[in-house]
Amino acid sequence: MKQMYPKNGRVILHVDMNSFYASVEMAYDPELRGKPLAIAGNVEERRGIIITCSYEARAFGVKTTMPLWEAKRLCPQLLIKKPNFERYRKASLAMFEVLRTYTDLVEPVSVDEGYLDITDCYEQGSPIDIAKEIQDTLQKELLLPCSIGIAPNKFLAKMASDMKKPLGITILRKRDIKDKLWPLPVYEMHGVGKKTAEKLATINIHTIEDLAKGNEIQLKQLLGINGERIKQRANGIDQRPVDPDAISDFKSIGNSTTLPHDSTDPHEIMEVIKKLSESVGARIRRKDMLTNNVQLMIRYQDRSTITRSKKLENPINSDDAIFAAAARLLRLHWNEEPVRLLGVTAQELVEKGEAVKQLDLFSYETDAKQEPLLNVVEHLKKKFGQNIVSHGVKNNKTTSYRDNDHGTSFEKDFLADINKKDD
DNA sequence: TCTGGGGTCCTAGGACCC
DNA sequence: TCTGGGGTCCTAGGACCC
Repeated sequence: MKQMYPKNGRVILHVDMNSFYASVEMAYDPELRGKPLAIAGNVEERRGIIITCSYEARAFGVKTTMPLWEAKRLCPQLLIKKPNFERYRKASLAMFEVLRTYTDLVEPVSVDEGYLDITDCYEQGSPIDIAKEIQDTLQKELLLPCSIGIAPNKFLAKMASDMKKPLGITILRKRDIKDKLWPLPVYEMHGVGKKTAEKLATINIHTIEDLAKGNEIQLKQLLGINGERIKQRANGIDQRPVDPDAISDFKSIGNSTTLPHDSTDPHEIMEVIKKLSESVGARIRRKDMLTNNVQLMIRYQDRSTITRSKKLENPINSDDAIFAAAARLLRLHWNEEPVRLLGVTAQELVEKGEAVKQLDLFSYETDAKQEPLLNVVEHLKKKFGQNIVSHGVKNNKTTSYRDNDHGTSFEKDFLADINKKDD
């Protein structure tokens, strides 16, 4: 049954940490406090950019994604630190612990922001009291400043937390939409980026109010399903629940890196892909997962980027198998132009337990202990002949196998097939 | 001296099946 | 011999967010 909400609706908070990485560094090192500080990647190399910066740095015009050299030009006394992700992860955990003391309905969105559904927390105080207390606690106990939005849904809460930074608390009720939300340019809306704003401009939509009153059919034609969605949002409608588990079901895990210099050296490129494969492998193994699809990303000198992926016959998680898949994609698709960036991503992740459940269906007659699936091809060869070269698993019971005579795959009901041949 | 690295969701076309 | 319409899977790319 659908959850019922009180007549006056839900109360959602969006907690957004202010310049999170920089604030964490300041919390660790008092020397940094009150100074223009930037966190930047690739500090010693040519491609360093600003990842985050303190408000003191922002006063000089320093901004996220700005090249380091430009930031230094704007603010010569800028302090620069390399990111310490382990430190940020710990601070993030501590922050979410604080949030969970109010309710279990906490949905982390990223390391530094999350939603809370405090509809049922009225005994702990008014929404604004709770927001103030959260803000004070994070500031006093962790030395981390945040902004909080209070609203009847996630979209409005997110927009609200953006309205006062740093250390703001903003309430955005339905009745405030007209005055507080509608005057904003449409590109300030969460979910509307540069491209969408450009498209909207072609039908004379410039503010959130224009969008809220826009022609539905026209919007759908221009932007597909997203057109309908952003119009709803502009009108303050958003039914998405706060889902504490949303972040735990990963869809993909990947690593990428910009090379120190553009390269055409196959050995050098393969070495990088090997390193990336190893780090991706380690990450999925740590989560007890396997991948069914490996993607290789290549960015060339001119920043044009291609992605090439391959669905695998069997789920894998070893460094070697991931590397083999990524290396194959490179061999097939690299055009030998100088490479600027390489990325390896594991897609279609499954939990090991789930994968094993699928494998069990097929391992009944094999003697495999560790990776029963690898023996299924052998098993098939015995049953159907030596031409079988590979197979796949689907829906727990259907599989395809590929045979050398035809070079194509035939989908069969695998178990039915086995049983037939067994007769 | 331009522009990192981690993700999610959506779209669209072709292959293939019924 | 010419042929529809519905559906799924796979692949590639685009838009967006932090």
